[in-house]
Amino acid sequence: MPELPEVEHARLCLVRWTKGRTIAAALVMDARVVHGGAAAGLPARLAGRRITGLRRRGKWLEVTLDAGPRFYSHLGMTGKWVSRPVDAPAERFEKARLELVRGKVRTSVRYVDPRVLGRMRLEEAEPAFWRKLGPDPLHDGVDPRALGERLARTPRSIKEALMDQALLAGVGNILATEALFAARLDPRTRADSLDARTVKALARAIEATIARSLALETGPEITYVSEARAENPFSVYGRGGEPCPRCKAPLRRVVQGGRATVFCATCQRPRV
DNA sequence: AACGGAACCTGAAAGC
DNA sequence: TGCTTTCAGGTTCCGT
Repeated sequence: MPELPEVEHARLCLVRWTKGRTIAAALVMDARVVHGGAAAGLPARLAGRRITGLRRRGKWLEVTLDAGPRFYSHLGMTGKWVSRPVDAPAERFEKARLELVRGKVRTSVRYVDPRVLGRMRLEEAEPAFWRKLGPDPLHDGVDPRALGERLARTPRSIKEALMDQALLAGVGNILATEALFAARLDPRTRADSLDARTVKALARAIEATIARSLALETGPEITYVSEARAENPFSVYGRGGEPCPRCKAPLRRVVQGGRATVFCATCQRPRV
């Protein structure tokens, strides 16, 4: 589900819901959401810890604690955190829960994940998966020179390269698809064939697409395109067969690296 | 090292 | 109506 904009929205929600509060109790209803064999020990290791803040790198969240282990959360495809009154009934697909306390006020944040592709991890030191993430486009911006250098080293398609979390952290299928449309760049173009001018246009398109997606994330919770009542807000993602919003030619759908790509074969070209 | 493909999971929507 | 197939915004592992 979530890519950088949704995860950033989740981070901002979690800051409001959890920062400065103490974990009175942690519950794991489905051990599969806790990776690294830490499910059984998670409640004891988190109980009593105070949440000092929330960091995000790409699609990963770190719930920073006053002491003890490092606590990471990845939302996978369908994971989300929600805030509920302590006595509210369990959510459908609820997999884990943090009961929080500050003074006399008790609250509850719950991790919901139907497909269980998301994960939490407890780590003693900064883990390799976090260190290996590339620059975060929102936090660090997209530097065209650095991006160009990385792209020049891979013969993959530009679409597949953009989704490589070591190259840029947080770009997923939607962002890659939309940014390539915004840049008018054919997703099948080899990454190592792009000239500097094209890379620059692409870098700007990625930043603009993230800013636009972020602006859509206004509600008090995380929402996904696929959820009921949510209208597809994207230009081409999920619109295979529909007319291109720019030139009206029918949008094509192809599969790259096992993921669907929608693009306009008429106005998206091998170079910009 | 680098690639494609499958696995991990389950629900919703589309097809028959 | 109900059964089957397809698809889904992610990561990781496995074999070549």
